[in-house]
Amino acid sequence: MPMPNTIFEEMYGALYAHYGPQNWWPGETGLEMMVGAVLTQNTNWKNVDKAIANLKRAGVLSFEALYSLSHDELAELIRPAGYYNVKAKRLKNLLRMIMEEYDGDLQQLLDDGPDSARSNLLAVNGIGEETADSILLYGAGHAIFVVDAYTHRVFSRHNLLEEECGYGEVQERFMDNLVADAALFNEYHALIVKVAKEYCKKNTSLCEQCPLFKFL
DNA sequence: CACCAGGCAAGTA
DNA sequence: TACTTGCATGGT
Repeated sequence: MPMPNTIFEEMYGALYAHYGPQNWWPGETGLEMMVGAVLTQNTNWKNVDKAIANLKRAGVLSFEALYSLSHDELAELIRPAGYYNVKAKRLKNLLRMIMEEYDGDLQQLLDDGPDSARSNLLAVNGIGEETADSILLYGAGHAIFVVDAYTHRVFSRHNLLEEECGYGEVQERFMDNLVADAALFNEYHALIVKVAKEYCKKNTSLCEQCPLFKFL
């Protein structure tokens, strides 16, 4: 079954050829991935890594331990990730939802249907569309495309999206133009982040070194 | 020094 | 509904 030959796929091919696989969230537990998804909200991954290392070192990177920690203890451990008070609350809210809706078993959330899991995630205060979809794609392996600020910036600069497109519209554009495949969506999102950090920052004008230059 | 980072919710008018 | 602001550490 050949893939439809869209510019979205061609751009993916160019990025993959240039950067290779990004291996986002490889071989981590579902819990570690989910915690990372919350901690990385508007935050550099390096800071998140420090926070996760703190949790591991303290031996609290398990559902039970995190659930039992006080707000202040949790906030202190995740401090390097920034917004530590809000993120401590958000993690607690997420754990509580899993306790109530999935019997405290994260695997049940990951095994749940994507629509049901997504609506339960979005009902949690502190979990928005990007965080929910990250968990669904990178944690549960559902073929759901994750949209972020970089995705919007790169593809609107390429005139493949209107500037005013919202999250759902951007996501729909990608999913309408790609074969639904979790492994593809996984790499594509990571590759967009990679290329944007290098060539599509807020004030960097376009340059020929960018692997996407030829698609302009 | 300014600016940014793998967002989200609450407040304001 | 459509902006704006708070949240906060750490790197460039």
